[in-house]
Amino acid sequence: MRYHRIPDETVRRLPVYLRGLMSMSEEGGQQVSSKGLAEFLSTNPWQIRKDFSYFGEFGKRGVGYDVGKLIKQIKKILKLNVGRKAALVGMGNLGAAVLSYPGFKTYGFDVSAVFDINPKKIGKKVNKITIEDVSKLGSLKSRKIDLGIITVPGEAAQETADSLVKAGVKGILNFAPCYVTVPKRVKVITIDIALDLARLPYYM
Amino acid sequence: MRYHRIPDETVRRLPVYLRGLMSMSEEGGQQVSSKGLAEFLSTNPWQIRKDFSYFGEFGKRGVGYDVGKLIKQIKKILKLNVGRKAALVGMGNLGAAVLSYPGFKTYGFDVSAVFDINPKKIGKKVNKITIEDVSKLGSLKSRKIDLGIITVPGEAAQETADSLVKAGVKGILNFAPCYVTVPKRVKVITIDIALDLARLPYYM
DNA sequence: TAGACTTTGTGAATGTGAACACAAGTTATA
DNA sequence: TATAACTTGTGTTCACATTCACAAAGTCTA
Repeated sequence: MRYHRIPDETVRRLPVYLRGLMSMSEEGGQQVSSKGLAEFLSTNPWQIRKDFSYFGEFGKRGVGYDVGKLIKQIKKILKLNVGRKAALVGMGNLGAAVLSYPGFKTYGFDVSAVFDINPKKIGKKVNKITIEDVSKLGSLKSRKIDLGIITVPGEAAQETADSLVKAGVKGILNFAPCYVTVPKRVKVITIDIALDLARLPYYM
Repeated sequence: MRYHRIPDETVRRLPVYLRGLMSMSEEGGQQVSSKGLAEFLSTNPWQIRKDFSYFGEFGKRGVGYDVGKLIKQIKKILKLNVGRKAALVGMGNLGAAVLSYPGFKTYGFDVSAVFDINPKKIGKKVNKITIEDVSKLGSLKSRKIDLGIITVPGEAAQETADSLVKAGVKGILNFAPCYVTVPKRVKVITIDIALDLARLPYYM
């Protein structure tokens, strides 16, 4: 590996490649060329080769890439090869939808705790997980949960983020439509439908 | 306006500015400088000024921008100033969450029809809207609905997209975790949590 | 083995967007 | 009115990302 810095754009594309490769693998594909993968993902071969080249030499000239090996490599790069526990905060409509999302398991995440502030919900079970009082967030550290998922209303998002940070999480997936500020050591990814939505008419 | 091409990145940022400005407006702000807005959104002033400059001169030197006027301008650029009707297909957990999302109204979208394939759900009401059979999608054109929202499982996404295109929609918001291919005249925006999710551990 | 054919990996060229610096316009103050 | 203090709009510079083109390496066939 002779490169020092990995372009952000490359990191952003790796999950796309990973998804495509996993889909190919399910369909029985074992070998793939950059051209084949590019067609599958409607992108271009040189982009794929360049991206992979930042991490080492994964392919075999004249042959292509081994699908299974490539999946493993990308998972390793993205640090998806170790399981992680996640806690979801806010068990409303959105929380329910996120909880039933199969993608978490796919990437090695295990949503193993659910919190809410509403006393009527606390104690009930969803997907075999008992809803806990949001005031008990402090217990996360001892339970080795290092990822937080925020599905509370926008007004409560910052407060929730603060509690999660205090409880020692290293990453936050924020579904509330607002910015949250956290210490630099914590990575936040905000998923805001509105931002994509608002762009749609421009292109329509 | 002396520019010919608007950078994609600028278009992507406009909704961010819009959200920030609307939030400021709610809090009573009437005037804002590029510096003020930049701090509020944790970005930088020159980026904001450059972005705005692609569309004309919105500000007043020495003073700043009029918040209300700017909101109107951005809405106009993004074509959010006209109401649009949308149809949601797939009334599961995800569909329910999306339907209860307040952002649609904020941007002038009115989800006025809901479809599902499950006979048990058809005829029932959600948010005062009667769930219709997915085979009735053809009626969209006569009902002046030109936006489709896909919240069906991945396997059914392409099929649903095809039906929506046939029914004459001009834009599709796709929440299914897969690519859908449509004619060039139709704009699809896919929102895939997994892609963001998979990137999180890399930065954690 | 020789030669045609594939496919990777990567330096170089090209393109695009971000950052900067400053002229030009506006306001405030004395 | 003169001057200092701000703030916008934009030409220029710089950094980063994409695309291209091709050498190097592997495969296949006769």
